Amino acid sequence: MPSAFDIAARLSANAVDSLPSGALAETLASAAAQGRPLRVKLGIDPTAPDIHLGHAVVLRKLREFQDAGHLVVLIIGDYTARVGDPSGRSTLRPMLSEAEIEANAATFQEQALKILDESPERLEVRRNGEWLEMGMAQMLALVRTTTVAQLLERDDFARRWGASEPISMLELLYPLLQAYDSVAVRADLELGGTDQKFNLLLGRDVQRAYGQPEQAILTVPILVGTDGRKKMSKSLGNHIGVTDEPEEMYGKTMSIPDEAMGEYYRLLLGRELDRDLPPREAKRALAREIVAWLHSPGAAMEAERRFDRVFVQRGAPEQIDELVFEAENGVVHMPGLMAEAFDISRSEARRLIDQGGVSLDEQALAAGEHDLAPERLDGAVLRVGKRRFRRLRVG
RNA sequence: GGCGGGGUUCCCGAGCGGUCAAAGGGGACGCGCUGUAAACGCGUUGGCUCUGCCUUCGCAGGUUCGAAUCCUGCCCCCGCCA
Repeated sequence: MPSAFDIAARLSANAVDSLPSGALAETLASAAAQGRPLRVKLGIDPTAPDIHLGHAVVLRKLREFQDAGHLVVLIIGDYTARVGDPSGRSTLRPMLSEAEIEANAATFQEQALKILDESPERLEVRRNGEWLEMGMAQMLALVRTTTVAQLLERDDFARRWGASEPISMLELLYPLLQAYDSVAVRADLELGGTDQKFNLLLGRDVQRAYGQPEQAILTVPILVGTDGRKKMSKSLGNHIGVTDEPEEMYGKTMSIPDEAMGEYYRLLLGRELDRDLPPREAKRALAREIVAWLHSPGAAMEAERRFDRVFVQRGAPEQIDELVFEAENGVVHMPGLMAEAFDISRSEARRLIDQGGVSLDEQALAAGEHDLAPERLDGAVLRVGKRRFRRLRVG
């Protein structure tokens, strides 16, 4: 039987911070002594409708706790989403409507289950609207636990305060609400990205103020996005969604910079990148495994095959959406056709043609070739850029 | 309440009353190179019936032959002082 210390060491592998030091082992030991599982909290705000690989890092860690017999309390921040977490942001985030939040919350939960064990004794899903919908008296009691000076300790607040940049009351309140979530679910441990460190720690102070044992905290690294520069986030458009189609997931993974591979291997697959492998092979393996994990091994092989066909051999995919069009006066106006097919403006379509980015059956159109004879188009494969295809058919 | 700063094309940001669809950077896209990597090079980046026309510079008016640039009113944002 491994000691609580050993278990703690194993569970905190890959974590950036496990605070206070030794707290995780103690918490594990005391829960074990009481014969109960740990209540491991994770809060996610449904501000964007999809879970991506960035979320997957912490979800994987939660899964490890579940597999070790503990209970994950997943909090869907339907209420806090209205506030907008300012962590690491220099600008305010727009508030979402209730309908949007509700829709996102449902999707979130469903997607998180791709990674978490959903058996009832391993997972408890809550909405923080359950307890944050409180009266003024309760609100004041919560606010009383913390001073402004404490909140201004947080890096980004400190920076903005120093630079005379705006800090909204809403933002300031956010950490308190998140902390109160810990009180509401009696969390033993809370996980989060490194950008959450302050908020997680504040949870301890607030729990103490409410006479509860303080949670331990564990932070995991933030996964970099497909651009290899900024953290993965839907709003930055550098994300890989856990429900992305296999081909898309594979392709997006292939597009990450080599430098990001090590991180992806470690945080998503839980092992080290083999530096002896040629980068291209290592990335293919990475892409395959990610798809295999979130879809299936079969889907991964299929995705790779299709990817190779289109991007390595530069061929057309097997399945292409068909576009039926009418020819008027014996000519087809390509910009109009493309605008319809790819939801771009005619001007943009014209530019693409003139830049040699448009081809018919792999034969690039020349600049100015905007009007073509329908015979030349019927049955041909229209390719725009590297990845947009349409099979043409005269209607 | 007082004082000051600001709202420009996806983002940041420049912008003498005309030569501004509006500098520059970022991002994105296309082409080349290639491993849908990076780096690099070239190009594009409001719309259209495209050698021209139309719509954009917070909103509404006004001055002017002509305004993103001047005036008036309004809306919004930010900081400082109290």
